[in-house]
Amino acid sequence: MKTKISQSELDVMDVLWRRPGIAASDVVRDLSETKDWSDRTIKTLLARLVDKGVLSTEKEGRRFLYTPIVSRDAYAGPAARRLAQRLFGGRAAPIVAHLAEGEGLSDEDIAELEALIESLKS
Amino acid sequence: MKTKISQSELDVMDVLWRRPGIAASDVVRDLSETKDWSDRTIKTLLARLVDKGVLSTEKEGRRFLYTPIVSRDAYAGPAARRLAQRLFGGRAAPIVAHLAEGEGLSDEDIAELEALIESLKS
DNA sequence: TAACTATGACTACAAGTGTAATCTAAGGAA
DNA sequence: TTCCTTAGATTACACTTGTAGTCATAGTTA
Repeated sequence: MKTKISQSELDVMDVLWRRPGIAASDVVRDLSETKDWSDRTIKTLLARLVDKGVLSTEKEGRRFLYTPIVSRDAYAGPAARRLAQRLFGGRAAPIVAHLAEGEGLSDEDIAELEALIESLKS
Repeated sequence: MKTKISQSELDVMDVLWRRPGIAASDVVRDLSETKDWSDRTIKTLLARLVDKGVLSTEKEGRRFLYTPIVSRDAYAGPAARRLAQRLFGGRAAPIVAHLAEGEGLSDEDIAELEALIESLKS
């Protein structure tokens, strides 16, 4: 699965990963909170994602409902690994160190990490 | 520092972060191990990186020696944060979980992480 | 029913990227 | 000195990405 999802497209995917099966207008509404994009722009991004085969559509009356075919995890895993590989030779610690800089991690996140490390040691 | 470094360019930067101050032909030799790129391609990438202001050049006789101006850490920090933000809402644990999948982390890396977590708790 | 609006389809267009080829000048070989 | 090689400079070109505009159509409203 060599599908490239661009930065902007990823913002759209993010919405649909959180709320699968919504219509274009809902995506537009959702993204208007954070992005200053025209609705056309978002329609274009949706079309490209369908084109790339990472979104499926289901017709509901006059409009389409969009649902991710590629799960967030399926995409995120390789993406995280690629980044780690390119930037730090695959090591995880430097990444966490960077994320931790300047109050970067919540107590909850730290606790979660601790539990994860514990389980990795066995 | 909003400098965008593309994927391919990052492969070139990786070489120069590991061996700063080498000539184009050395970069070509180094990259030929892993990439099937023409030397022209690599020259182009070097020129673009100089253009973007992330590489400095020093003339040595007929050729140039290339050295990163932007350090690996300076670039990697924001890049890691951006990825974490987009894919996991800024949380670090899921990233580590992904990297850990399938023997992804060395014992040394895990130990390093553990020490890091320990220091974060205080 | 005639105009209005929301949707999707198609088109646009400049900047960035991947991936080179060609041109030019300076040094080395014959 | 003349040609070959090597390194950088300039140019190329298709594809991707960011960011829309325009067109056609099916409901919606007056």
